[in-house]
Amino acid sequence: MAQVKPMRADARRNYERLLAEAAVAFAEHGEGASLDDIAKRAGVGSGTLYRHFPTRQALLEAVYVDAIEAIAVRADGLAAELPPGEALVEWLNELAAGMIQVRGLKALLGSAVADGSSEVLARCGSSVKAAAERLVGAAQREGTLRRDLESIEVLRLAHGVASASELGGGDGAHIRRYLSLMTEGLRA
Amino acid sequence: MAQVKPMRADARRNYERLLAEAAVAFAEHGEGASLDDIAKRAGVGSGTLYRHFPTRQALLEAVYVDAIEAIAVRADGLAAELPPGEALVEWLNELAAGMIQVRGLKALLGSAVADGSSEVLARCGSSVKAAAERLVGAAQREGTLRRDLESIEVLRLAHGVASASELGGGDGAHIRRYLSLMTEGLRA
DNA sequence: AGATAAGCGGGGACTGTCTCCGTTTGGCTC
DNA sequence: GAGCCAAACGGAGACAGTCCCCGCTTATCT
Repeated sequence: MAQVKPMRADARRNYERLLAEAAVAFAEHGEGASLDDIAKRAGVGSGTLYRHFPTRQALLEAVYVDAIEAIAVRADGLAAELPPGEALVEWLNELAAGMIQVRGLKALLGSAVADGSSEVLARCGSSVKAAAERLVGAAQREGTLRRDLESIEVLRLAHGVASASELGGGDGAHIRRYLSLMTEGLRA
Repeated sequence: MAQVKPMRADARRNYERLLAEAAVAFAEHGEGASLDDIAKRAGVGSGTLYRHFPTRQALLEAVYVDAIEAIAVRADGLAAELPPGEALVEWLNELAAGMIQVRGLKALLGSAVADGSSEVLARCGSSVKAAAERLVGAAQREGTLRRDLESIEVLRLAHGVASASELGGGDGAHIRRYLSLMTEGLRA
């Protein structure tokens, strides 16, 4: 999984600077932030940016991979301290909240969960899917979740809940409400 | 509601041409279609386009106002031929399907239902809200819908269902599924 | 027909994307 | 260390889109 060939020192340095500046820029101006501007702020030419990250999507992915992995890991933490049904709901709540708070994450997670996506995204999308699978399976075994639900459906619905919540005020104030409306339909 | 001052004949002609070409262009290239290109196709200068429609949003609204009004009207048709609960579900289904099929409509309806929106949009957003209000009220009186639901919440959830459905295949194949998962939670 | 203001249109400034290619530099080998 | 060379850099510039400005045209009224 490591680089086949180790990066040259300057390349690595630029890569890291770009990533750092991109994180700032995306947080500040949303996912539409100017790429040339990110390059400038990182003190490199735009050619360098486009060599490391051929598309905006690629850069977005690189910036948020960590956040996505963290979400997947969080699932196990919740599974350990709560009964399965509650753990699932709580996880979905945090998932949706993350999608709203961190601009760009929603679109990214969307494409990670959708069909055709990039290699790196597919992989960390898999972590999320696997996490969802575990929580869903546990809740179903416990008997608090409909048996006919696929974990991918639950993820898509979480995305939907985030979309719905976004419509009423930018903050995620309504997430729990919409999620509870949702789950009362999900419960077996 | 008519123009305070009747438009000059040429202005009206250009306005209509722009609207027609815009509808084609948005259907063809999505809501990001080039505005200058729309102007060119309509045989007018870009200045003319920007005078009639100061922003992309304004043009989008003008193009889809009719479609939105049609959705609102459809609610009464369904209410007349189906029991309240079914009418609501069917309407939400058509609403979500429309949002997915007609590119741009989802974002537009989203902002219509969200907080601050333009005057024209607010008005036809009101038609939709009023329609939702009637269907929701009827279903609640019938006893097939939770009493604590606000109609605006139902609309937002429909938006969420559309978002969720979009994630699995571009067509609206999954709408009914997600809607049924949703409604089984909504039913009293 | 002539007056007049509403409306037209497209040139051009500006912003952002992305590529190309001459120049620089890190990391070898001797 | 000196020298080599491929990897990596950088920024100029082509291109595409947005949007404004202002001199010109034309519908409408009298």
